[in-house]
Amino acid sequence: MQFFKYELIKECKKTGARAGLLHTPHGIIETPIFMPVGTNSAVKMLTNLHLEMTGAQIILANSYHLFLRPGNKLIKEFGGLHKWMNWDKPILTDSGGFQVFSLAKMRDITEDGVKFKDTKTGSDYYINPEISMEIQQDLGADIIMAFDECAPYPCSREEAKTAMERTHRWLERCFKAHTKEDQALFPIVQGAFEDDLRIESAKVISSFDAVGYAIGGVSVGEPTDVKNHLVELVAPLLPREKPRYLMGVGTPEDLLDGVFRGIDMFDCVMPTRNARHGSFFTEKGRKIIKNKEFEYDSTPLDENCDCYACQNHTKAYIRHLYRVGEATSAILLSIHNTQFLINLMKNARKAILEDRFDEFYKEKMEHL
RNA sequence: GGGUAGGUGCCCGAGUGGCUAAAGGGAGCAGACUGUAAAUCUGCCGUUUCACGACUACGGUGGUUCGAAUCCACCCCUGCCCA
Repeated sequence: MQFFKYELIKECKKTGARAGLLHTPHGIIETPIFMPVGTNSAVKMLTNLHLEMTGAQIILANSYHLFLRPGNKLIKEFGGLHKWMNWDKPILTDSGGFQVFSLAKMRDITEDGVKFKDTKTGSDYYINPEISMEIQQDLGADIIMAFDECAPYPCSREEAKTAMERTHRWLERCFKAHTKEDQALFPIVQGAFEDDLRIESAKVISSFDAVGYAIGGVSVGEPTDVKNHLVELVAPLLPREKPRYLMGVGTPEDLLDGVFRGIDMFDCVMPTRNARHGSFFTEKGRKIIKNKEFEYDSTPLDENCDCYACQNHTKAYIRHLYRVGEATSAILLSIHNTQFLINLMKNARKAILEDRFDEFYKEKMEHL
C-alpha cells in the first residue's frame, strides 16, 4: 500500500511555479500551500474550529517542544498527535533542528547529537537523529523532518560547511532510524549562503529517496535578494516530480517569491506571532492595528478578505480589543493573518492552473 | 479648633543642597517580529530645535546659598486622628 503520492498537475511556462496534489494518510494537500505552525500541538490563539475556518489543510507541531512537554511517550499513549489534538487532517512535525539554531546559547553540538538546556527548567536534554526520529514516530505526524543543523546568518564558510556535512551524516542516520511507512521523512538542504555548498547539499539530499524535500537555513536574517538567489539556485536541483518545502517562510512577498521559484510548501510563525503583537496583513502591505489612524475605521482589516474577522468586525473594534488587552484581538488577527496566507496560496494555485501566474505575481507584488 | 502625614511631569510614584528635564511604572505615539525561549521586544515621550542649545518646570509667595524639587518663613490645598 502506498501512503504518499505527489501529483505535479501544472507547471507555469514563464516562471518556476507549480501546482500539485500531495496525498497523505490523512488527506490530500493542494499545493502550493501555507502550513500554520502549532509548536506545542496548538496553533497559538486558534482552536480547531478557527483553523477549519481559515481553510488550513495541514499544520505543524514541534518535536523539541513536545518532547519536553508533555513528552512524546504521553502523546503516543493518547494515540498520537492526531488523536491527542483531535485534528484529523495532515500534520507535519519539525525535528528540533531549528532549535539547534534558535537556542544557540543553550545547547552544545557534538558529532552524535545536541545537548539542550530547557529554557523553562534549566534541565539538560539530549536529542540526536535517532531520538528525533523516535520522538516523531511517537508523535505520528504524516510528514516528519530530518534532524538537521541550521547555521546562523552570517556565518563563516567553515561553519556552513561543518553544519552542512553534519546534516548529511545525520540524515543518513535519520533514514536508518525511520521505520514507519505511513510517515514521510523529508530531508533538508543546508549549506548556508555558499552557492557551491548549497549545490552540493541539494545533490546529496536528492540522492535519498523521499516523498518530498526541504530547503532549510533560510529566513535567518539574510536580505531578500540573498534568499531569492538561494531558492532560485537550489529548487531546480531537487527532484521535479516531488514537492519542495521552503522552511520557515514567511511573509506574503516571500511566499510569492518562493512559488515563483518552484516552491510548493511553506510554514511560518509570522501570521500568528504578528497577530498577537498587533500587526496584520493586507493586500496593501502590513499594518499595525494599534495605530491611531484606525481609531474610527469602520472597515474590515482587508477589504477583499473573506475571513471570519473581516466578515464580522471593524478595525476600530479590533483596535479597541487590542488596546484593552482582550485576547479576542489576538484570536481575530490570528484568524485573519493565517487565512490571508492560506488564501494567497490558494489564489496562486488557481492562477497557476489558469496559466496566469506571472500576471498574478506581478499584480500582487506591486501592492504588497 | 488641635495634632499629624503629605502636595513632583497626562496618571501613579522615587528623589532630601550641585552628578536633576528630574529614577521606575502606567498611559500615549511609533516600530520590530520569518521550521515560536515571544499575548514579546525596541525607540520617543515638558516646549522649541535637524542637532548643539535655549526656555519653562517639582502647590503659592518670599528668603538662605555660588547653586534649591531638596533648607527657612508665611500662605493655600488634601488625607488621617483627636475635640
